[in-house]
Amino acid sequence: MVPPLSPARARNAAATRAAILDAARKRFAREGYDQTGVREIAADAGVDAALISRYFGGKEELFAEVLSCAPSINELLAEGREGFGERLAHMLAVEPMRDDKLELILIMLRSASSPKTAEAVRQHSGASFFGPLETFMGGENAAVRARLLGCLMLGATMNRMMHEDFMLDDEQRRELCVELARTIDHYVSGDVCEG
Amino acid sequence: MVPPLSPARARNAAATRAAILDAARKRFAREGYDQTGVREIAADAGVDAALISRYFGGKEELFAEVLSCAPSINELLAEGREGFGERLAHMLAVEPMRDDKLELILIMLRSASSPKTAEAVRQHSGASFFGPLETFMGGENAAVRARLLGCLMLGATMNRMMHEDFMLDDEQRRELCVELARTIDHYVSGDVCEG
DNA sequence: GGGTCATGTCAACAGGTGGTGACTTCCTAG
DNA sequence: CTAGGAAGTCACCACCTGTTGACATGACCC
Repeated sequence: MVPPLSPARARNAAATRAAILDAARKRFAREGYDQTGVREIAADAGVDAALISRYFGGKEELFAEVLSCAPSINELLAEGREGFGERLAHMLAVEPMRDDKLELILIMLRSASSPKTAEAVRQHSGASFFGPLETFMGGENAAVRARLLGCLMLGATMNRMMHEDFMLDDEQRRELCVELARTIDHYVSGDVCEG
Repeated sequence: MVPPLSPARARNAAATRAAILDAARKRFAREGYDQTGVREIAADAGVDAALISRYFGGKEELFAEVLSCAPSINELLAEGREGFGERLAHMLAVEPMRDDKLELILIMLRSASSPKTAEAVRQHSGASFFGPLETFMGGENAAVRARLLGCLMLGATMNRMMHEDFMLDDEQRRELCVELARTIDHYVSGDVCEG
């Protein structure tokens, strides 16, 4: 009489896999690898936990696949260099933290210390974070400047994970944003203050 | 005939507590809260795991006490402002990572995502990291500049946890160090490039 | 020397984890 | 219509973790 409980996805393996992947990505970004249980992921995806092992081989392989198809930071860089520092600084320091925009960074930060994921995070941070960043930078010493910007982004996000408001009032956070934007643009442009 | 196996600390409650605390601090800095088991801590300290619950109430309380008596970053700041940027940048970017010098930062970074420790880390990062940093900064906007420097320190350390060598060669790492030192000094002094 | 309490040891428990295999259900090809 | 296989469900296992209580042992005071 009642329709089957969740007929939204009726016996479609591809869709189920995608749903698991999607749920896992969000969970891993919000809670990190250790804090996320396969039963929670499965519940979010509306499937049975056993399917995770069946479809991906296990939690660890699922994480690796999440990293593989997680968005790189390209969309952050897509808007080009005009006002880049200000935009990025604003996102890092004053906009409410959004899981989706910082997803890759959050996944890396929250799972970097778990031995089972450390290696995957290490490799992926090179390929999907510093790599695109370096390309975006361009010019002389792009690699070095990409690391500098990377430090700032990771540090700001980490900081923000602990204190959403940086323990600052609005006015101070605006000042922080301004100076952050300056440093970012400085790194991107490759200028130096003196000489 | 054989002397008792580890007579180094013969039924001394205070010394045992201290040994546990010491072992826990190192473990938490190297592995983080989740990855550290009470049995490992106890083994390092040469005691039985049950004593952790007996002496501290539990793993969680042990972590809180570790934070309480962990070194603040004052010793990093103790050498004064002369050449501060260069010293700090060198430590962050080129010196081999030393657990002891960065202990507080590592504990915070590696345990920030564990729900049981997040609150303690949050509070302690304010009191023992940004607080001293702000005091050290001094002058106008000390709070804001302390956050900027904090971002750089946390980001660089996080980065380094993933890639000890920043994925850079020696020459590049020297350049990174130079620019890092410049930014640090810039934040500490409160100067701005233009205007 | 004997009693007493702090100190340390040990084994076991309860909770939670990821993983596995047998079973059911549904779709579809022939 | 039916056989077969894919998709999903369920119960269970083995493992690990922090914690607890009962027990042994040492030191110290009378």
